[in-house]
Amino acid sequence: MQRAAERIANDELKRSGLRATAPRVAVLAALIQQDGHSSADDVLCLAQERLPELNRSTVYRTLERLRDHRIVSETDLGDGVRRFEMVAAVPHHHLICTGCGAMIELSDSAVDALRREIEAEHGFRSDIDHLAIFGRCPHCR
Amino acid sequence: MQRAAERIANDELKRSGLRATAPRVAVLAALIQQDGHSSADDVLCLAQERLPELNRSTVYRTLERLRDHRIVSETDLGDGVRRFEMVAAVPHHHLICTGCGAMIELSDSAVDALRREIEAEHGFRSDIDHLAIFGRCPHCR
DNA sequence: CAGAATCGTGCGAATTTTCGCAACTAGCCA
DNA sequence: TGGCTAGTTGCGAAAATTCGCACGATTCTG
Repeated sequence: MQRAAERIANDELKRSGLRATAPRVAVLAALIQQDGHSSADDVLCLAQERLPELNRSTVYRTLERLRDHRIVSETDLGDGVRRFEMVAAVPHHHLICTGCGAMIELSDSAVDALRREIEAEHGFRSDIDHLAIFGRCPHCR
Repeated sequence: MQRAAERIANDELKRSGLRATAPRVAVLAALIQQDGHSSADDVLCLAQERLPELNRSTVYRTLERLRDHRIVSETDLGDGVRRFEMVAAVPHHHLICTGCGAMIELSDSAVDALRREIEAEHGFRSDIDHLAIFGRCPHCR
């Protein structure tokens, strides 16, 4: 299982023109295995099982790098801890209710309209992979 | 000048049903005076001129509270420090180029379409006061 | 008004995130 | 090969942010 994740991680790194060093493979493989919203600490713990000398700073630096290359997305779900996950083939977003904490999934199509308008108006190509929008759900209003 | 800011801060707090304690007034007044993207530390320094015993934790807690009440907005401009500012009468947003760091102002109208679509589709009322969207500007592509 | 419950604060510690530096590696070019 | 350059990492310290606690202030209730 780790083996498969590591192979995928390796391919993904090379595909993006990044050096596939051991720490990077470990970080990305951990992210793939955890397959959800992982905190930096989650990633560190799992990756250290394979690479014990892996340093916390390296995890942060790698996550930042992977984010810049759009391999992973970073989201603040409002609980004071940043979360990371693989960028999905089909991007999705979250509506988060500040009343009850409910998380509603939002498809990308609505966001895509915004993306296109920004491109048309400013020639700016936005990277909106994983938006967290706060507000109030129907129940809590 | 501080006086005016303090009075406005006071009114704003009461209007939102919050207790207008000295620390809160000081924090909000500082935010009003600085009138831009302030870091927590900026706020602390200015507010301490009026209220020297003001504690850092209190600043964070107050900013969080003010954010929840939509009096201030919190934005991560990507430089590793969170920024706070008064919610503008006319909300605005930023496009931030990950290539050259340029910040382009984005009017709210584009975002408002998204806001409306989310409300129509999910009955969810989103609080999108101040969005920071990362991507590449025309120059950097 | 007294007592109880809640709220807000300062303080210090813990946690999360960033930074600077020195060592090591990989690729490149003469 | 040998050295130059840029990239990467571990390490420890610094900075940013959150948390728990105890105390005082405010509000609530009867």
